[in-house]
Amino acid sequence: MIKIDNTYTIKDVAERFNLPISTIRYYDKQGLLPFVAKNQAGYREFTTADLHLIRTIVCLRNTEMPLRDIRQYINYCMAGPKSIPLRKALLQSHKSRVLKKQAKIMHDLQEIDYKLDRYNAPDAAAFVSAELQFASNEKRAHGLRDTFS
Amino acid sequence: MIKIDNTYTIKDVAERFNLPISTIRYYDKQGLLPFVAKNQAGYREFTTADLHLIRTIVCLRNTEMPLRDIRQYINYCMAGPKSIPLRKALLQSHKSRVLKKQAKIMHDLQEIDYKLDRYNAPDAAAFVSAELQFASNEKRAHGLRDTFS
DNA sequence: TCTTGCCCTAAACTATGGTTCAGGGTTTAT
DNA sequence: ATAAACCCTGAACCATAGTTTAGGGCAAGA
Repeated sequence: MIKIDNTYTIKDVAERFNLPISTIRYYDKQGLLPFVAKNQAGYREFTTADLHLIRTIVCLRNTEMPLRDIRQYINYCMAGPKSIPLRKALLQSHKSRVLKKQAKIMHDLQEIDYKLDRYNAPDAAAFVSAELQFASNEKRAHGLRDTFS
Repeated sequence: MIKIDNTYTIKDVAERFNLPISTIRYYDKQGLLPFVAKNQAGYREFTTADLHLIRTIVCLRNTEMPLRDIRQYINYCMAGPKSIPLRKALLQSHKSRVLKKQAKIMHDLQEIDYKLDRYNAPDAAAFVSAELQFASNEKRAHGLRDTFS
């Protein structure tokens, strides 16, 4: 008899998704894996459908969705097709948040790039020294301890 | 006598950068603000140069640099022009990490988009139902409790 | 002067997302 | 049949990044 598809141990899953076993247990405890069944020995036994759901969880996690929201999403998935509008809303708002954050990060990264450019300029040392000197003077001009120098 | 430039209270700084005062105090305690001087009363008194540095800190923080690394960077800034190579290295490697992470997030976001597309398809409900049915069958095929349904 | 608003510190508390450990059963290969 | 390799739970522990609270001093306007 040929086994078309198997079940997977927690170790298999950990390796497949490159997650620590402890994280999988933790996710289960947090209610992210309500679909995982246990065998007679009390061992978690993962099916291929489980793997698909875990892939989704990992994907959401990689995009920094909070575990609370992932749990919510999974609960929607368990609830059948009537939850499709809720799933869409959840994923959409997540996507928007992610894109907004990406944009903000790109913006702040530009400022960092600007600093890098300055450090790469031939007169970088002089510029940096002048800044430091200015900061120093400013402190003394205000009767403050000169924390620069 | 005309005051060309002023100093700023912690509240001023908090408002300018839209940070809670408690966070500024926390950053100071974590060694991110070694440049901030205190007046006779023990109050922090911020200069314009301080504000520039804080802007940089906020920028690094917005791009998720760990406080530990920001402290390092600020310490380099206090150390004068000889630390320019170190500053460059730190900012460069930070930038690379950020870009790499951005790329990964965009990739995972595509998977989420794929899910959204499916939910938006006319046959979404049927598809979702079929998936659930499959998952159900799979559980029973392996003699596991049917966690779906 | 005295009240209101602002400032300070230290220490405790919170949230999030895990990891590690102790103690104990199961399965597999030899 | 026994050791090595796995699996389990619960509870403690950890890191990161703050926030809150308690207790007290300083400053500015009425």
